[in-house]
Amino acid sequence: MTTDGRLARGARTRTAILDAAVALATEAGLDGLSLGQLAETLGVSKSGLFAHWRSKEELQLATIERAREQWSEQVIAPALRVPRGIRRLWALHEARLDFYAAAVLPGGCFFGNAEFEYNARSGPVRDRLAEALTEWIAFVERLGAEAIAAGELEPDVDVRQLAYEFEAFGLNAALRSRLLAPESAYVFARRAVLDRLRALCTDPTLLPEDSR
Amino acid sequence: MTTDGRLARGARTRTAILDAAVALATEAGLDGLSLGQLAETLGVSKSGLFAHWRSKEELQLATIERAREQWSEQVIAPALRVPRGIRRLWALHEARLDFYAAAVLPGGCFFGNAEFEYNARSGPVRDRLAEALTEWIAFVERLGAEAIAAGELEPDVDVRQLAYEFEAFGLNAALRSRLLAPESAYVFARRAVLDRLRALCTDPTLLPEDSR
DNA sequence: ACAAAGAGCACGATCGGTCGGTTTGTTTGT
DNA sequence: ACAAACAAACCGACCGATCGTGCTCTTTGT
Repeated sequence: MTTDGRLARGARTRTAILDAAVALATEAGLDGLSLGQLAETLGVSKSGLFAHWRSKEELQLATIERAREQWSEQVIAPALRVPRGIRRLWALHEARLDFYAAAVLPGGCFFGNAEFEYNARSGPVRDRLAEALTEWIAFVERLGAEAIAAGELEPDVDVRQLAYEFEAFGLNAALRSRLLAPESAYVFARRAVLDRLRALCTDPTLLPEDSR
Repeated sequence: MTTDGRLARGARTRTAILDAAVALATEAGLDGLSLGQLAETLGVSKSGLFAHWRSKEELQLATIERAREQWSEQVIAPALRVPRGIRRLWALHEARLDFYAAAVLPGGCFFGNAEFEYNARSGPVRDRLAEALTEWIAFVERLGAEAIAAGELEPDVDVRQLAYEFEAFGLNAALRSRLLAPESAYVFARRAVLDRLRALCTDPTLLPEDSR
């Protein structure tokens, strides 16, 4: 740190900029993200941002990649530390809700917000978001297939349908976290997934109690 | 109509303006709605809009009310023509998906988009959106209670939880209608609700086949 | 004649983006 | 070892476009 409190030279890296961009875009939207506000937050001039990215669109794409990294570290990684099967599926959903509940990003879900924004549009940003969503669904689907292979999920379960339903619950929790009564969105999302897993699994003792 | 193709005087009513506002806001967002674009679409000068509403915020609130009217006419009313019980619940969900699929509003769901936009904000618009969402959830909950009273739904079903889950499926279908593979979002939403109703109802013959 | 609806224009603010110049850290030549 | 050379990082000022909004004047229906 320098004496004036600003970041020292070199510490003002692309990653630091993108972390701030993710936070701002989560609240204001990926398009509503203001380069002026972002620069001001970082204590950097607006034109300085254009030294790293040639246009706002390039910065948006880089912001998406950074948000994916955060998602991998804070949602996917904790779930992968749990043995594969039903419990990993549940851990993934729990990590997701915890990620939303964390006060770091009070605006809900970066990807949910961005996907809503770009649902009816076209261009590279929309394509990247659609690609990320498809990959995410496929990942959850794979965890479901692993649970079947482990004999913890009924073999006739449609894992793609299951992944879609989990996604719906997670998205709804992120979206309505502020609009519905506080926390109730998370409680409903927990119960919905837990009920669904309990109905489809071969050994209910692998799942936690429904106490919450 | 006048000879230049514009709307005749008096036909340029508040309702006509608000219908256009709903359509534009569904695509661009309630905040991204441009008064200039709206005026141009209607063949009206921008300042003419301020004869009806004193500010953009007032117009946004009026737009929300108009969207609620459309929702009542095109989603709620068709369901209420079906006898109360399981079939009405299913009819409501089908009418909702049909409403999304209609090409009139290709931008997805007006309310879903607006709720996403205002999830992390405050003010009268946010409050009105939250109120509308609460009322909607309560309405679906009431249909569930009616189905229990009619003996068509298991009496121990948590109708509030059920309403929440249906909302999650509907929202996800609206959001991802363009991002996921075409139509697949609707197919998943249909199956999810149908499976859920089939598991909880007392007489499965009341529900349609799972052929689709 | 009168009131409402609308047109036209101008305003301040903010947006993404550009340009020229300055600072800084690293590399290279000797 | 030391300074010249270079490229990346960064700043302040500025541009054109668009935004919401207020003002004045004209048109129109009753």
